[in-house]
Amino acid sequence: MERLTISQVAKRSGVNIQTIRYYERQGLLSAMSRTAAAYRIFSVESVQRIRFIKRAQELGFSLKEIKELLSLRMDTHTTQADIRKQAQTKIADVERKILHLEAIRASLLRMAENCSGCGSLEDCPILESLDKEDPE
Amino acid sequence: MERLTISQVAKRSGVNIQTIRYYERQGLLSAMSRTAAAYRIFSVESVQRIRFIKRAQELGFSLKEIKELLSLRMDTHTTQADIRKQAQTKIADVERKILHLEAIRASLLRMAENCSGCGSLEDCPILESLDKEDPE
DNA sequence: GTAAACCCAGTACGTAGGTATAGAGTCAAG
DNA sequence: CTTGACTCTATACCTACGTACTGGGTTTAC
Repeated sequence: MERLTISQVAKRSGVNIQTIRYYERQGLLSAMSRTAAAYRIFSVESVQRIRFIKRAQELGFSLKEIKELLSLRMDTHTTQADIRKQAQTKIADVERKILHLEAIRASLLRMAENCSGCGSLEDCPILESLDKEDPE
Repeated sequence: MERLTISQVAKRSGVNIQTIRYYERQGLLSAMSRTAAAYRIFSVESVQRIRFIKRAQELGFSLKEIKELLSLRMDTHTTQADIRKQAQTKIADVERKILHLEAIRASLLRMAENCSGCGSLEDCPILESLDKEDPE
């Protein structure tokens, strides 16, 4: 079994040493053991685990959610359906954010369309919209 | 000219007193003057200004951008075209975020589709995807 | 045997947008 | 004249995700 120091894990996984210690504090990762001088010893699985964390982050999962995902993975009672449920929750989450941004985009477009680019600032339809009670 | 205390402004604009002071520190707002005891005195325009800030925030502008917008508004050299440009920059910004979220959504959907909900966790296509080099 | 390179824990700093608290001063009513 | 409501500044705290620094101990290479 290959034993890695923290800097070896950092290099292999492409993250900062401090980040590894941070993940450990957050309960996302743990060292296999410690040397007499309290140096962390990691297994190669830790590298894989950090990559998992990074990829889940790219898909919009927070560290808290990733921790949940990782403990689901470790739990022998977890089924594929449980994992899929997490993914579907995240999909719904992302879709809500998209809808929100699309509403914002529509408001901004409406405002920009009304603006000729000419005329005084007192008549600027964009600033007027922002002054109004309801910008929607 | 109506003179308002900070708590009156807070009540009328619906924000916290601390928030008003925070906006002042950030240069988004300023009191008309101060009493001998250094109490802030605001004009009713401040209430309108806070509402402007809040509505611009709802449209995705950061406080920094709103500050920029407010100083554009005060600048006699600013044209409607300048304001429209800010709006268009924000539209592009929002559209970039939407595209990003849509890519995430597509990845998650692809992963969830491959998951029957049955089978052991070792074969879970979602976890496998997250283990793989490239989740896209 | 010593200097470089590594490791540790704890803490501070950074963003963004606030909220809360402490300790002090002020103002109005009874 | 005192009580309660208000204000002030300064500082700390919060989330989320790290990054950097301090001051110390350890290991490795020459």
